[in-house]
Amino acid sequence: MSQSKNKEPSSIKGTRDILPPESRKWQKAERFLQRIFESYGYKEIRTPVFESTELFEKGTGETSDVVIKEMYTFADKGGRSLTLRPEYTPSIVRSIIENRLYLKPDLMRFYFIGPMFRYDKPQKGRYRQFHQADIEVFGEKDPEVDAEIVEMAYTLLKKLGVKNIKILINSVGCRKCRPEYHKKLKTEAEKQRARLCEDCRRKIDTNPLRIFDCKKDTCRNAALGFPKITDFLCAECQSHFEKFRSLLDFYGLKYSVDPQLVRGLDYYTKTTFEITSSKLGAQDAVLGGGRYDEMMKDFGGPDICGIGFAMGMERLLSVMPDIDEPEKFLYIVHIGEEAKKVSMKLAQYFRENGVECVLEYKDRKLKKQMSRADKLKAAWSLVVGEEEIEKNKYQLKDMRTGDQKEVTKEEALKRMIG
RNA sequence: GUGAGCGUAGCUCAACUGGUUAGAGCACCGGACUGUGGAUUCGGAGGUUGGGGGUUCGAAGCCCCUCGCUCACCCCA
Repeated sequence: MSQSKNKEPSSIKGTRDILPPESRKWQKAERFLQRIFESYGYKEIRTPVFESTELFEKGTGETSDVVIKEMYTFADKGGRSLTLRPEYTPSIVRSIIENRLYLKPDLMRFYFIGPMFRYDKPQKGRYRQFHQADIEVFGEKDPEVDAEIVEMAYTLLKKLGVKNIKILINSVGCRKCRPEYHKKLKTEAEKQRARLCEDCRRKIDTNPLRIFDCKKDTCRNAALGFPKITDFLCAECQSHFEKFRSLLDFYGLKYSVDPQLVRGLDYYTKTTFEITSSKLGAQDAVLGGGRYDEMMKDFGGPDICGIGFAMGMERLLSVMPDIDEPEKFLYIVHIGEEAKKVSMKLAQYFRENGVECVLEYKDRKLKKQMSRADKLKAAWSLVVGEEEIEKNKYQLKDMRTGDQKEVTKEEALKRMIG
């Protein structure tokens, strides 16, 4: 399995480099999200990129597609089975239990932005290494949090200028009411077996809820008569869902109830939601999440409920309008060896005082250096030559207006900062 | 994992039905211009046509394999 000698190295399928002009956009989005999250009381939590495989099998769920076919699992040299995290929630839950965070008086509101890994076939808006911004709240069982989270998600997308967004919500019930619904749905689907396509027939046993997703007309028509989860909720889930909806109204948010909104992770209870943008293509969810009241307990921790969402950064970025801010740096043009030295000192001075400052050390002609400053879109250029060194005054040029002034370094600084 | 479409210079694309040494624009580097950018002009560099095999006198174009990209299914952010 040796590679041919002269083959260029390349990135792994489903991964990609985020290069300079784009990386700026990422930084901006990340900073923006941090600000918003923190304004709602969330604090950053960082956990390792890999965990024991078992954590995801138990947390994400052994019957979920993510666990069955999408995990990057490997054995380390000690023979432990490890997995690159495919999602974040189980890691946070693990950390809360392990660090006994529930015994502290602090809010249990956490956010995180970082890479996730899923062995999926790449396509639009889907990568093997992708990034999520994730928020989770623990210990708040009332629907007020559900609504606040959706409100936050909607608000931040709006503020980022994302257009054509839609809020979809549903309730998937709890361990009391869902099994009954499941049984009912199965029997109904079984009755319609003859009308369903091959895929859907298989789904009757594996995941009958997914029949709702089928695009074939016959299946759609057959599914029309199927029972809806929302008609089977127990009293508690029913009232939670109703309160949740009325609170969304209270926030003035438009949403649609989508009884087919079944998220692919096994752990959800009660509220699930998704925000979509029609600009994304087939993978139109910018973010998705829901409530998972049993996970902590299932992990052997205290009986503390949780709710949160994950937002796809790649998807977010692709529907965010670019706001290209002009560059704000100084390009120092130097002529001759002595000037180069003086320029280096000047650069030090400007940088110390908070001005982004660039100089290229090649011995290029003045004209060439000016041309470089222009190409790099410098906001200012500063010419340093023999005359300037003698006078201790330099030619500062505003590259946008073309205005040029002879100034001391202090004056130059003032002009650039002020 | 399944299916479809596409791979020619850094980018966007040419190359008549298989026919000499694979071209152009933009971008890059340099000169014209010896202390002032964006314009013009001249030149330079840049390719094993994704890779491998086959058919042919001859392949960027046809056939097979492979890799990658794109889109869709499954599923998800």
